[in-house]
Formats: sequence, structure tokens, C-alpha cells
Amino acid sequence: MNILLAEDQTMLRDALSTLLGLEPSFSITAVSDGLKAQALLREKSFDILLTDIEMPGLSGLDLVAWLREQQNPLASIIITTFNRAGFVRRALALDVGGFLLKDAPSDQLVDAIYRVHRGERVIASELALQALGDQDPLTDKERRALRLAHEGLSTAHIAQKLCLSEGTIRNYLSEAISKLGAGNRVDAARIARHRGWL
Amino acid sequence: MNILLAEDQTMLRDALSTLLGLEPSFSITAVSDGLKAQALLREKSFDILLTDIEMPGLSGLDLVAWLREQQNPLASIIITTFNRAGFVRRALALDVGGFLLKDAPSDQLVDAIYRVHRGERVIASELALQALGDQDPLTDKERRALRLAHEGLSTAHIAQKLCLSEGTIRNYLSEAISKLGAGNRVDAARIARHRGWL
DNA sequence: CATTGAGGGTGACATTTGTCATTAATACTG
DNA sequence: CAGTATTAATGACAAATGTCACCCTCAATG
Repeated sequence: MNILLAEDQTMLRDALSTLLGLEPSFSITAVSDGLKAQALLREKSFDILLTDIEMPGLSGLDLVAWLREQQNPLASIIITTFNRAGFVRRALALDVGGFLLKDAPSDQLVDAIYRVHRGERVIASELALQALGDQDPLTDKERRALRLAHEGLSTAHIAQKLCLSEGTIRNYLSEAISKLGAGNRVDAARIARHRGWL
Repeated sequence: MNILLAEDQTMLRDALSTLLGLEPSFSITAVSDGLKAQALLREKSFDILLTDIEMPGLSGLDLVAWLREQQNPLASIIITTFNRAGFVRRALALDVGGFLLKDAPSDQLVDAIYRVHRGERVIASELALQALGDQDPLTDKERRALRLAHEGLSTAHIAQKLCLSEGTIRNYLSEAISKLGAGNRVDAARIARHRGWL
């Protein structure tokens, strides 16, 4: 079984490569980011794509989205550090085969590969529940403003970056704060981030 | 060689266990946090401690600090995700044997274990340089206030938590902002965090 | 003993944020 | 076309934040 592994953290990538390589039927190709994975996927076909979400260049979700655009139904398993409902929902919409946390034991990963290869779906149970939870209430602008506020930019700077007036930004942030039940912009950003909405 | 591995992310812990276990001379014991490592270290002796910094309960640095308090000179290697100068300085002060980034290839880790076991010191070169950089200008109170501000707490809440008056908190944060050349508290927290001072 | 210097606190003031009501311009829809 | 969301902007006001100068207490140090 030809497996393409995309993971940016070198030590984990190496270690997973080695670990999965111990399975006699697996043949592993490992790359350090989404763009390299994309390049390989153009050239050659694989049986399973195993990818992290957070990667420089092209995220794991964007990579799968691209595959789907190419009408490529390649079975994919997403592994991620963060338990964020937003990610899971987006992944499910892309029809991924599996979604695991890096907090899961590694034999669960091996098991997931076999099962997804047989056409089953494997979603970490902690995540499955969350995915059904509350929807992201933020609008696109609110999200972008919040993201910048989170970096410590002032209202004026955010306004400049988003090409909007200062007052409008204040309105957006105020909306976001109230929607999320937060105490101020930073608090709001923290909450949104925690739920995968940022 | 008996190696104790402390790392909270299960998948990485499993994978590293397996990978290091392939070396015939290594015998690996893996635990998921600093407190469990501490418990084991009380009972039994090891040749090398391999520990992450960011862990629930007791951080890797605190763990080594505790060893030193116990007059235990156990050779230790710190592995961490983040390239933060403050961490390196503190680690060096604790006389650790090695300091590596999770971004390093895994064979470098194996190599480091052998070298540290022989009494050498292995510090990732990206880090060694940084460690000589600028010193943390923050006082302890400023740091604590900044940490809470970073979570989105208001001045009043921070004052309550630290048992200080609101005005004093404002003074501290104002000091921190000016020392770090930041635009506001959030910006200051970001800067401090980035340099490992938080 | 006088001096210095932390550590913590006040008060006053300017600026930035957060809230809300209202309005204008555009696009969508029956 | 009238009706109605959507998106952006204003203005006004309250609250939180940032800045600064100055005060008090208590060790430490000469």
C-alpha cells in the first residue's frame, strides 16, 4: 500500500515514517509540506494520503480540497494537534476517510489506515461529537478583524489592513464580542480560536 | 542504556518510543507528563532523560530543576517545538546535556543521545546563537500580569488574581509595553511570548 | 542615622475600545 | 418596481486602557 505522508514537524515525520515502515505492506513517502505533497500527487498515484492540517504553504484541508477539485477521490486521513470543531466539519464536507488527533496512540493510526483503505470511515470520537455542536456564528469580516486583533493590532491598523473605516471595525469586533459572549476582543479571539472558528 | 522519555503528545511519544527502541542498546520507558516522570525517577535510575518542555502538570524544565535540587546530575536532553531564547538560557543554567527542536531530524536525536551519554553537550545551532541575544527585561510581576492580559482578562480581573490594585496593574502593563516597544498589552504579550519571556 | 531604592499605590488625563442608534448605498427578489 | 437584506459608515457616549508624576513604607546600606 503506497502511503503519502505530509507533516511539517521533522521529528514526528521521521518517527511516523519509521513506525509505519515497520508494517510490511506499507510503503511510505514522506514530505514536509502541502505544496510538496501536491507536486507528488500530480506525478504519481497513492493509495492513502496521511496529512497534518497545520502546515506552511498549503494546509492539509486545502490539499484535500484541491484533490476533490481534480476529481481525485484519494482516501485521506487528517491528523491534527488541535481539537477544533470547525476543522472537523470542513473535513467531513470534503469527504475525508479519517480524522485523528496527534494525541491518539500510534497503533490507532495504523488501524485507521487499514480501515480507511477498506473504505470505512474513522473519526476520533472526541471529535465526532463536537462536529455536531454549535455552528460558527462569525461572518467573514468579523473573523478577519478578530484575527488581526488577536495579533495585537489596534483598531486603526486593522481598519487600514482591511480597507474599512475605523468605526466599522469597532462595530464588527463589538458584534463578535457579543456573539461569543466574550469580555473584550482578546477574549473573543481566544474563544473563537478554541472552537476552531478562527 | 535506560532512557526515560517524557512527552505528552501520544502519537509522537509512541513513534519516538518505537524509533528509539530500534537501537539495540536502548531501553525506553515512556510517560505522558512531568509528574509521572518525577514519580518514576524517584523509584528507579536512568541513564538519560529525554523530555519535552510543554507538558501538563510539570514542565520539562521544572522537572530538570527538581532533579538538580535532589542533587541528581542525570544527563538530560530537552526537545521542544518552540525556538524560544528564554527556554535555552534557563536550560543551560540547569546544565542540561542537550537541547533540540522537534524540527530536527530523528537521527540527530539518536546521535545526541549517544553524545550526551558520553558527556558531550549538544545544542541545536539555531538555538545556541539566540541564547546569547538580549536578556529578558521584564520583572516577575510584569510577566505575570502580561500572561493574564494575554488570556483576555481585564485590568480589574488581573488585579484581583494577583492581589494588587488596578492602578498598579496598569502601571506594570504600561512598563512592559514600553520596555518591549509594543503598541498595547496584547502586542506586548505577543512579543514577549515570541522571545520566550512569557 | 540619613539615604537610597524596591515594591506598591493614587489621581489625573488622554486615548482607545465597546455599544448603539441611525443612515446611505448596493444588490437580491418577488 | 417596491421591498428588503447586506455591507459600510457616522456620531455620540460610556468604559477600559495607557501614561505620568508623585506618594508611602520598609529594608538594605553607607
